[in-house]
Amino acid sequence: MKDSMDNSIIDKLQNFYIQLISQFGHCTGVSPSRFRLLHKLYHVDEINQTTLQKELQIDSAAITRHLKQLEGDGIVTRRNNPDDNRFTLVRLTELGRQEIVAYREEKILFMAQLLQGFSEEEQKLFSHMIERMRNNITKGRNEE
Amino acid sequence: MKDSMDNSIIDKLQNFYIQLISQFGHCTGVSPSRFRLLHKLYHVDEINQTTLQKELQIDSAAITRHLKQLEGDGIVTRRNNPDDNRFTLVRLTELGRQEIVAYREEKILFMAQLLQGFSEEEQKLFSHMIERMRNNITKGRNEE
DNA sequence: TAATATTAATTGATATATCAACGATTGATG
DNA sequence: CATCAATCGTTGATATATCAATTAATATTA
Repeated sequence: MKDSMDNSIIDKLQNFYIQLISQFGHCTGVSPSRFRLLHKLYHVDEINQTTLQKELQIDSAAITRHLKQLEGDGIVTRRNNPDDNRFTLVRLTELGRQEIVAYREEKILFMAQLLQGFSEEEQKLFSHMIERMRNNITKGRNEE
Repeated sequence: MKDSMDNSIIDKLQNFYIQLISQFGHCTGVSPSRFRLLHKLYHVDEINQTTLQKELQIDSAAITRHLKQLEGDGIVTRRNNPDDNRFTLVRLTELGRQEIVAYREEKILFMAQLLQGFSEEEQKLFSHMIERMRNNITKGRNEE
């Protein structure tokens, strides 16, 4: 039982990611899930919850609860799709967009720190590697 | 407000990691935290909880609860350090080691899939990049 | 030695995530 | 048209994570 695969890439990734999330979360004061949710909303005009769920891989119950809370805080609005009342369409309010701009500034600072010493090519290479791995493990499933 | 940094490395990393954890978790049937905990225990003979907490960056309350449960399942044993009764020394049982061997086999399979098409050099490069990023964000803090 | 401070582990309160079950709406089929 | 199936969102039960407060043991210091 030799340690040929210990401190493997998965282990390193996990340790790294935990660190990253912990630091980044403290920067922005927002949990990773919520950050991803807001980030997604920032990039679409209006979107229904199931699409959010699928793209973010967050449980639909969690989606509902996040959005309820965000709606209460005035960050998003929700309305039914008039063409199909099953769908709930979500969009950021102006306030919501403003908040996110602040987060994004934090994020830029954080990324600058994270990527210190990385050339453009290295960054591209890294992104590409992540992409390849993601393809490897999502292979054989329907793409989003 | 241009999208110069959208779909940034952080976003990609998050999306990728969520995927990875989801798939990997389904493979082994163990949560990421618990997996990391067991993995650590596998590599040390005996360790106290605070050290675990610091190295894994898991809350000490979570450590306690995990270990209680694992103890109940016969995966670990706990005893007080005779030299200092504040410390609780944890170690895997034989059963625990056997279980982990099974997880490790799942992990090997999963990693093979994850790293399909990656040469040795690419894997090393990727690890190194992660390491560099980790250093970038842990800079100025006491190392573990 | 007695009083105080520090450290490890635990517990309680709370927040957030997941799974399963449910209700409401729409689509499909006889 | 009526029934059945499928889809979206919500809720409840439960598991797990975090923070703050607590307890027990040890170290420090007057």
